[in-house]
Amino acid sequence: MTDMPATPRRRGAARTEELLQVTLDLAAEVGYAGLSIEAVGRRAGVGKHTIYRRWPSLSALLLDALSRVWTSDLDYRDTGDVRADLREQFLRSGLALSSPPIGPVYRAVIAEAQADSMLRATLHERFLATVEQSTLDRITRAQRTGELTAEANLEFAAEVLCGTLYYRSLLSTRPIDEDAVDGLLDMFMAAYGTGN
Amino acid sequence: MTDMPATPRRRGAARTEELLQVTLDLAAEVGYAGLSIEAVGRRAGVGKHTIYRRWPSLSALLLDALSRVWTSDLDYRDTGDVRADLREQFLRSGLALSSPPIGPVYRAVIAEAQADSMLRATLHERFLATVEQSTLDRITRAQRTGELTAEANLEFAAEVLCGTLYYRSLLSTRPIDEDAVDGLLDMFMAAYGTGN
DNA sequence: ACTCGATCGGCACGCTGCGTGCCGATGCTG
DNA sequence: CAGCATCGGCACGCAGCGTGCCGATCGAGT
Repeated sequence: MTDMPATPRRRGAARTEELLQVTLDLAAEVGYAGLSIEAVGRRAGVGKHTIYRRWPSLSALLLDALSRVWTSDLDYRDTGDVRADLREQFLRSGLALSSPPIGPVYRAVIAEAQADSMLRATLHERFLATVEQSTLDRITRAQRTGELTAEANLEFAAEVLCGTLYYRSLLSTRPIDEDAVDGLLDMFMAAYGTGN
Repeated sequence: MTDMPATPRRRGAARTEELLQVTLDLAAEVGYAGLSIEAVGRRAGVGKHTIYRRWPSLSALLLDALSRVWTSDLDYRDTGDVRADLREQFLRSGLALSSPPIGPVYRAVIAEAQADSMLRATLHERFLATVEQSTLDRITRAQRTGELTAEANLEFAAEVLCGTLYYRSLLSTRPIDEDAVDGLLDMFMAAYGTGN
């Protein structure tokens, strides 16, 4: 009579990994509303301590879960055509932001962040600023190659580009479709493009 | 022995008014974290039914409270200089968005909206789209007077302008200061200004 | 191989807020 | 001044939070 559990219990670092995955699965299935420490624990068959030992709060867990799936695809291609590269990346990011599991987890973090300015700073630092920086890098290269005017203040431009996408996907009810991206890029290129 | 209450009880419409004010006061004092139906009821010396009879949820109450203080100052001036008019309005809105009671209430609504797509639609319709429309009206006039190029797609432009402000004040940790507004307007005018 | 300590799952607690139901009082309307 | 909608107060069951304690389980060091 083997009442060995199918999988042996408790593993330290491996548990951490598993909990992050369970969080993402939960987010994909039930969305933000169903995300709670209790729900993650229940789903993973885990005591709440096992979660609290690793993360001080639900927000911290969500941030780590987000890192797991958001780190890739951050970098822009560089085909030499800055407009095309931005377009491709914006459409890709827009899709990711509106699909599970990234969409629900992002929404959850943003909701929590509204009540917690520390979390807001962390969110900005670990995600938003990183995305802006990656955009800034790409358009700075374009400025060097003469695709963009030398006078352009690219730091603000990167913020405007990314901010508009976040605004549309998280606060507005409109999708990030080709029209939206093209409209945004029309304005950006009209402002700072050299026509090369 | 007059145990008359200082103020006579219960008044129907006047209670509604009072509850909205209490909500704003609470938001200004304790921020989003302290906003709950119970807290508003406690503060107003009111049973929860009195609130639930008027609003189906905390979000609905918050939206109405927001209307009370956000309706004014929505319209742009029209001095004939579109850049100056936008600049003034953006700085005013930016200040309002980051101060009590509007800031905390706005944050609270946005947090709730992340878990409720219906609320997100209502938020967008009653506030975000209204602000965008008002911006669109102003820049459309500027296009007619020749301050902006005829080819500009102003609908997207209005979204980019407003979206950037919301992004900065609600998701970023940066303030909406003169530099930010000037950077945004630099890009907008570089794209669509005629130099008139 | 065996011991010992860290980690584990499970259960319980008190606290807060939600949304609803019921009560007796209060005050406006007719 | 009578009748009734509205009111404040209290209670309920439910859920999640963050913490404390228990005995089981695993794995590191000998």
